[in-house]
Amino acid sequence: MRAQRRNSREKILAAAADVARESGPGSLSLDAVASRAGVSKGGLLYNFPTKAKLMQGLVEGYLRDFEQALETANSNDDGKNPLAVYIRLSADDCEEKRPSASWIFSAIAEDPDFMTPIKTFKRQLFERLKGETSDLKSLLVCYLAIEGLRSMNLFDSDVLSKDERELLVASLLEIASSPDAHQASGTQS
Amino acid sequence: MRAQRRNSREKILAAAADVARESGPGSLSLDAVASRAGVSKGGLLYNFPTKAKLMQGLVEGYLRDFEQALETANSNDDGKNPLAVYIRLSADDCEEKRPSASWIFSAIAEDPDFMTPIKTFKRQLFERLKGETSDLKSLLVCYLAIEGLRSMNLFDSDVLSKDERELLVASLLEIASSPDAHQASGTQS
DNA sequence: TTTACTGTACCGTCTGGACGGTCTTGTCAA
DNA sequence: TTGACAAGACCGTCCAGACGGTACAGTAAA
Repeated sequence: MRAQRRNSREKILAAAADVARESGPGSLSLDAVASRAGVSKGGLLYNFPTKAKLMQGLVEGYLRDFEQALETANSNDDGKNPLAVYIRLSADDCEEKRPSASWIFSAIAEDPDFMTPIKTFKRQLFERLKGETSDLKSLLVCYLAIEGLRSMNLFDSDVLSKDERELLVASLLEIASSPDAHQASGTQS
Repeated sequence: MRAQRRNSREKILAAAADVARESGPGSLSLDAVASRAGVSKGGLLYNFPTKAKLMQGLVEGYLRDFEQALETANSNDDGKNPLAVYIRLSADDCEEKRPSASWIFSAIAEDPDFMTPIKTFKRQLFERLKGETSDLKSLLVCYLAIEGLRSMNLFDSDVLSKDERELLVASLLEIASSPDAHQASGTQS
C-alpha cells in the first residue's frame, strides 16, 4: 500500500490544483497538499523539495499540456486555420465549469515571477498566430476575446449564458475565417 | 505630525494597493501596509478592524471609482453609444503601465468571496450593456475583448504593441457602432 | 542495496489581531 | 476665558498560531 512508486508527482500536482480550487488559493499549504494527495509531508518534500518547486511543477505541467493539446488539435485540422483551431480549443477549455488553473493565484501570491514562463509562452503563441493569420485586425479581436473568455473562466465569473457563449464562439470563428470584412451585420447566424 | 485625521482611510487604501503591486500580492501584510501608509499598525486596525475589512474597502473603492468614471464618461458622450463609451474607458484604464488592481490577487488569496461584489457588478454592467446595444454579436465580441485587455493588464503580460492596441480599439469601436439602429426601442429605463 | 517513500519531532519566522496607553479635539458649565 | 471631561484617532507591544522547512529513523518494494 505504501510505496506508490513513480506517479506520486502527478498525484501531488493534481492534489495541489484541487486544494487551490476548493480551499481557496490562499490555503494552499504543504500540509494540505500532502494530506490531499495521500502522501506524507516528508514524501511531498521528497518529490518537491520546496514550495516553489511545487509551483514550478504546476506551471510546467500546465504549459506542457496546453502545448500538446494545441499541437494535436492543429495536426487534426491541418493547415487550414490555426487561429480557428486556437479559438475552438480555448472555448472548449473554458467550457469546463471548474477553473482548470486557479492554482495560478496561489503561484502569483507566492511569487509573481512564476508568471514569467506563462507570459513568454503566451507571447510566443501570439507571435506564431500573427505569422499564420492574414488579417491582423481579426487576430487581435479574436485573440483578445479568447483571452477574455479565459479570464472569466479563471475568475469563475461567467457572465454569459450557454447560448451567448456559443454565439460568441461562432462570431469569433466567423471573424477568424473571413479576412477583411468582419462587419457581420447582414448575414444571419 | 501624528494626527492625520480623516483621510487616513484613503491613504491606507492607496498604500495597500501600492504594496500589493510592488511587493507582490502575497506580501500584503498589515505591517507592510501600515508602514507604507505612514501609520502605525494600531492606527491601521483602528480604521480597518480586520484584514478582511481592508480588502472590502479596496473592493468597494474600486467599484465606486469605476462606476463613477463610467457615469461621467456616459454623460459626456450622452446617449450615443454606451458600448463605445465602455470600450474607450476600459482601453484608457488598461493603457496604464501599472496594473491598477493587482491587489485583487491578494483579496482572492485571502478569501475568494471577495470577488462576489465584483462579479455581480460585472454581471449588472453586462446586462445593462445588453439592454443598450442593438447587436448582441457585436456586444459579445467587444465585451469579451475588453475583458481580455483587462486580464492582460492585470497579469501585467501585455503582448500587444502600442500600434496593435490602437488598432484593436479602433476595430472594436468599429464593431460597436453597428449599422442597424432599429431595435433600440425604449432604451431608457 | 538502492529507491521511494512514511511518520514524527522540531525550529525559526511571520502574521493577524488583541490590548492598554497616549495625544488631540470638541463641548460645556462656571 | 478657562478648566474638566468625553470621545475620537492613533501608537507600541505582545502573543498564539500557522507555515515552510529540516532532520532522522524506519520500511517495503525493485
